[in-house]
Amino acid sequence: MGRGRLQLKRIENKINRQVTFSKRRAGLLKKAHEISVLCDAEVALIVFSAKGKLFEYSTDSCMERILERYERYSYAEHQVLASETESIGSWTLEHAKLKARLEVLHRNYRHFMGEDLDSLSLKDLQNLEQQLESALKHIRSRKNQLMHESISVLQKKIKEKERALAQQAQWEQQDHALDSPVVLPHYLPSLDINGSYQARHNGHDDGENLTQPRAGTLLPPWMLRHLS
Amino acid sequence: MGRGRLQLKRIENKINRQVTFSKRRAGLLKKAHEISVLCDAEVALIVFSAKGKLFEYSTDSCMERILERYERYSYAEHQVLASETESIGSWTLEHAKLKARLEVLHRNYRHFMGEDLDSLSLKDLQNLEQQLESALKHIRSRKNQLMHESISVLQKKIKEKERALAQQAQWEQQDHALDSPVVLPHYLPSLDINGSYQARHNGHDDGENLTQPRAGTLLPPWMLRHLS
DNA sequence: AACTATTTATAAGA
DNA sequence: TTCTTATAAATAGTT
Repeated sequence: MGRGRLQLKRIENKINRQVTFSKRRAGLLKKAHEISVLCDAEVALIVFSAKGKLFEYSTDSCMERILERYERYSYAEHQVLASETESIGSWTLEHAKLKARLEVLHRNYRHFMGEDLDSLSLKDLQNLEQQLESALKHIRSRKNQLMHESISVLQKKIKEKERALAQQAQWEQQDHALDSPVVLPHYLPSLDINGSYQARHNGHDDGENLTQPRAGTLLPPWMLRHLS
Repeated sequence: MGRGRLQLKRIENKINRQVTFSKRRAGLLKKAHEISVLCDAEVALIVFSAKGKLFEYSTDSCMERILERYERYSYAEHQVLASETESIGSWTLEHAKLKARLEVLHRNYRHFMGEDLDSLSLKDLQNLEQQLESALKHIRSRKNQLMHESISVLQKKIKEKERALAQQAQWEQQDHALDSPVVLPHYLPSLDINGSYQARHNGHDDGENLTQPRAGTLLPPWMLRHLS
């Protein structure tokens, strides 16, 4: 964009490079935010300038959560962990036990992700299937509960506003001796708990804006990534 | 861009949202690459679609390195914690790392079991749900494959027996001049390849007793003890 | 930092 | 999905 065709190679002029970096960085962050909002996607963007300065964007400003999710998603690569720690070897029995447990849990994890299923027998697979079905039930139930709760909260807020408005209307009526009844909104506006008002036009809102920071881990997430 | 002005809010039409996501994702990745090359910057971009699919770009395809750099960069913020653990010494540190990782995996495990859901946000729950659904698909597919295989094996066995019996019958016929044909079973016996197959008679087994880990789950009991 | 000529990105439609 | 096209946006070069 701009005058002149784009050549995809390093801009040699230092000043131009710096200026272009600023402009494009802004554009990139903006677009990251846009796709995040428009398409309900979760985005993490990290940019280091040539000079080593950091710029970042993340959906809901929750970088660590997204990076964690990323790590979870590409877990296979961390398989190295097992063998790596094994070679360190000679610590204590306690240590060895820890590693063993970790390995088992990790294999488990892969199975729960539907990966690495070749090592399982039919019976194992059936157990796993039932396990997951049961888990799904609980998860959906909890999800429902959360959504109902947030709906209640919203309804309560609306009621309050209705009352306030009715009160106000009454006063105005008394003041101006008006006769027309006050029409109150009966739809459900998307008010989020934290107060930022964003109109939502139908009921398909899945309530993603209610995400809250989740419970912290013993060690901070940024450390966990170094554990492999 | 395009026809009509951009409204920065979630696109409600599912099809449009999906299409826009595809296009913008491509654009975003392209721009990430461009700034990386043009301006000699280091970029890491992670995008999860609403459905949980992962897309990523990273300069020189070296995501882990950039994420590590990111963590190092944010190191200052965590300096307190870092020095804390550092002072303990490397042995204990290593140990702590293992424990932390174990803890994370275990929490994950619990979530996959549909337990301990209170710490999860709505969005987390939805991610989890999708993950499990996807896993279930893989598991069922693998199960089907196994069952088909075992059916083939059984059918082959039956065919062999047929042949053997037919042969024998022929001999006996020659010996005793009998005329009645040999009747062979054509039903499918409940045999598993590994021997422990148990027939399931319907699909209504909802496995409600699977809420807790029970014998036959993938996690050995000794581990559960240590993890609670 | 602003401006503007151009190139790009992309929303909508096919 | 993929292509086409009208238009909005981004941005390179300039001031």
